[in-house]
Amino acid sequence: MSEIGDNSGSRVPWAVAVDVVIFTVDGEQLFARLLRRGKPPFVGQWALPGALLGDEESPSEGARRVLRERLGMPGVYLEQLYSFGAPDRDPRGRVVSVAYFALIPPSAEVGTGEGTQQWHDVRALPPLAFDHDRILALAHRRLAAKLRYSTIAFQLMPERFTLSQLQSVYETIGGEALDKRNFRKRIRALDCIEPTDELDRSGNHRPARLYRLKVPGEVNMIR
Amino acid sequence: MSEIGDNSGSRVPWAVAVDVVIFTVDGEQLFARLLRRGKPPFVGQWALPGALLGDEESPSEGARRVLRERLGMPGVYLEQLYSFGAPDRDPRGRVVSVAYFALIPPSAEVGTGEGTQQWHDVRALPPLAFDHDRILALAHRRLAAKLRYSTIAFQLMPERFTLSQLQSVYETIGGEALDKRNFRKRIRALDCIEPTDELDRSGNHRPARLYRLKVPGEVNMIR
DNA sequence: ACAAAAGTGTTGATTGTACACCCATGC
DNA sequence: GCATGGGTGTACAATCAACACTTTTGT
Repeated sequence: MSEIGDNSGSRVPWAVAVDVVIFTVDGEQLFARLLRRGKPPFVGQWALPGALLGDEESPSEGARRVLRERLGMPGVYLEQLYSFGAPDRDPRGRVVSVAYFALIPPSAEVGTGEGTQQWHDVRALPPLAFDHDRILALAHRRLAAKLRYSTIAFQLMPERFTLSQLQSVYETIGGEALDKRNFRKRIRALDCIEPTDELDRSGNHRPARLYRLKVPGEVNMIR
Repeated sequence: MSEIGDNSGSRVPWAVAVDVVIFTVDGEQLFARLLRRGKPPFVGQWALPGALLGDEESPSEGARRVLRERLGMPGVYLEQLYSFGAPDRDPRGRVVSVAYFALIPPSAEVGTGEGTQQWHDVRALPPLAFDHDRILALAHRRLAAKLRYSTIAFQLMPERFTLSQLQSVYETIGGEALDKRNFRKRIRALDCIEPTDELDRSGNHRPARLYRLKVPGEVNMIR
């Protein structure tokens, strides 16, 4: 029967980390934010932004801190993904990582991290440090799955957006083309966006109506 | 920029635990396995079975160990649920817990743990130690949600079962009555069970056909 | 006038839901 | 023969999927 006393025999220093998969969509591409490592191990390799948890910090607070420190954007959509704790996942010692994923809108101007951070197209990722490739792949699967039964995609939109932009986000993440009329019918049925009186007049064609969320920040489960 | 070196300032001893919500269904009730605590804190209160992770143990291995040590049943359905790490969740120190949930079939004869363990109807739970009430509530929600889009319910069935028993499991977890004919149609469409040539002859009525899983242990996502 | 994307409804297929009676057994 | 749960099909409603043309702008 294990109790907390039993672990006093542990001579391994334990640490708990958070790693955050930060997604954004731009053009027809889904991007994840990666950080080039400056210290061993995995020097020079790309990794997810992360941090060790502070003594008085919950995992979600740690993830928010990563968003604040790395992007200057604490107030975005954030969701716990999965925890990774294989004994050999960090060569420096025993680190259990609670992984999160975050969604940020495309227009957001984001801190550069002195050029050590970059957006990477998730279809062409470099090799990643630690088990971060598995974490990112899981986040990608979860994001694609949640498109089908939640309104999470709106978290990737700017404040005002056209229905074509929204459809493009769905198509980019889901990886398949959607029918324009059926898509608009579906979105209308969700009843969570409303037209503004503004139009998007970029492009050599008929201007597009701009919409906005009725309740910013809300994510609904469908059905 | 937090790196692993930064945490060397931590004067708090960290530990990582697993807690396992173990469900079974019997009769018309959903039960969770609880353990009466013999040591402080929360002496005498009920808690989820759990353990601190060993130095060479992954979280899932730790959860399997809990199943083996507490129930003598390592080979059941097990899924990571969520991680809980509020700084004050354990009064003894900093413990981050990776929660799992497990499903066991009803006929399974399970170790008693010297009478300190008991099945509890989830609709009438005692107060639980730590944040275990939140963990259990989340596990319950997740289980109910997964009924709708996976074949996870079969993990709660004995090797041979009748369609009425299966329907009763769905009704018990989902909390609502289902139409018998529509239920059978749905299950047949899943194409993952097959009739045996045996009948269940208990009860003063027409015997019921016994079915079994086509691929034992497999859990499919629907759609 | 032409190119380019915006915008808009209808039809048929599929899926889900409601619903009632006969069957085989034990007592 | 009666009580008990086992077992089966059909009709309607709702949802989903396929599909083409007109509109408005910039050049």
